[in-house]
Amino acid sequence: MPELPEVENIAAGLREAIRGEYLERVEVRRPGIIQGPHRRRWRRFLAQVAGRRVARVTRRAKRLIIVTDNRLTLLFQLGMTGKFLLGTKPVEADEFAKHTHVVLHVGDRRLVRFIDARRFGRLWLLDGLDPDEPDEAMNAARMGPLGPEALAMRTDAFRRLLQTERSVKTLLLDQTRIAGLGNIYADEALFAAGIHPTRRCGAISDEVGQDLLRAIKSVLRRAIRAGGTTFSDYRSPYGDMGRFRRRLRVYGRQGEPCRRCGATIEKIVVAGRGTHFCPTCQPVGP
DNA sequence: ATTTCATCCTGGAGGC
DNA sequence: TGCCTCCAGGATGAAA
Repeated sequence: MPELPEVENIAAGLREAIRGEYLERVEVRRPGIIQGPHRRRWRRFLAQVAGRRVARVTRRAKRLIIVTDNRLTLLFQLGMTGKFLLGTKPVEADEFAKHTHVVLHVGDRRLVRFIDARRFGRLWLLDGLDPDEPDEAMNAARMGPLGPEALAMRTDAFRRLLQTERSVKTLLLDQTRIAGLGNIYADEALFAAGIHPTRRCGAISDEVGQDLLRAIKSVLRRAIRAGGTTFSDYRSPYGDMGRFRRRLRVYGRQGEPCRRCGATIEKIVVAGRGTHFCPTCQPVGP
């Protein structure tokens, strides 16, 4: 599932590949994924995009943002299985054809394909987006409000976030409070900080809370450096798998021994999500 | 206001 | 082998 490190990696790959290039045409094969104020006028919007250069490729939370030189924006939410693939072959030539919902036709006959088997992904068409302050345009388009970027979260702000009785895992997945974590990195960060996922936020001491914030940033940075985590679907725009999977300590390891203490990793449901933890390294109590 | 829960969607896994 | 059921989960909007 594309979380912050995967989208960061996608943004870096696409930036390298298409920044400064002409977007000759944006082909939408499944208009149903289009959202935003231009939803009903998407053809007209994309006609304004055609022939412009890609000025910027960036990321906010788990959203990928492509801005043209006339300040029109394609904003992708990747959902569960959304990915981008660079190539030159015709779309129909491979097994992803039926799940290719958008194709960016770049100069030199190159293609950037947005592929999403499970179809939770969405494309927002926005105008007036300032790449340095993207939230304003997102709010204007009535997208859900986002909390601060996890990697930019300040210690005092995080301390205030923990003033609630929700379970800590629920908080970490709440994009309106802290943006970028998904199921994999929430579980990994809680393991690294030694906190049980059902722990009430308010029961976490300041000191342990700061450990948690450090763990969040550390696991995200290490995952970015490893090119993200490929559990099943994720690939970089060049088709590469993420290398962080073999570094996972708890996610997907239920029934296997903890790499720190040897206890058996357990899996429960928290906030409606599969949740993995070590019962010894992450005790329930204070 | 805050928090939980069903919903969307399809490929893959597991049961019989 | 084949058919059926269930599960994964990010974000959203309704419900509690």
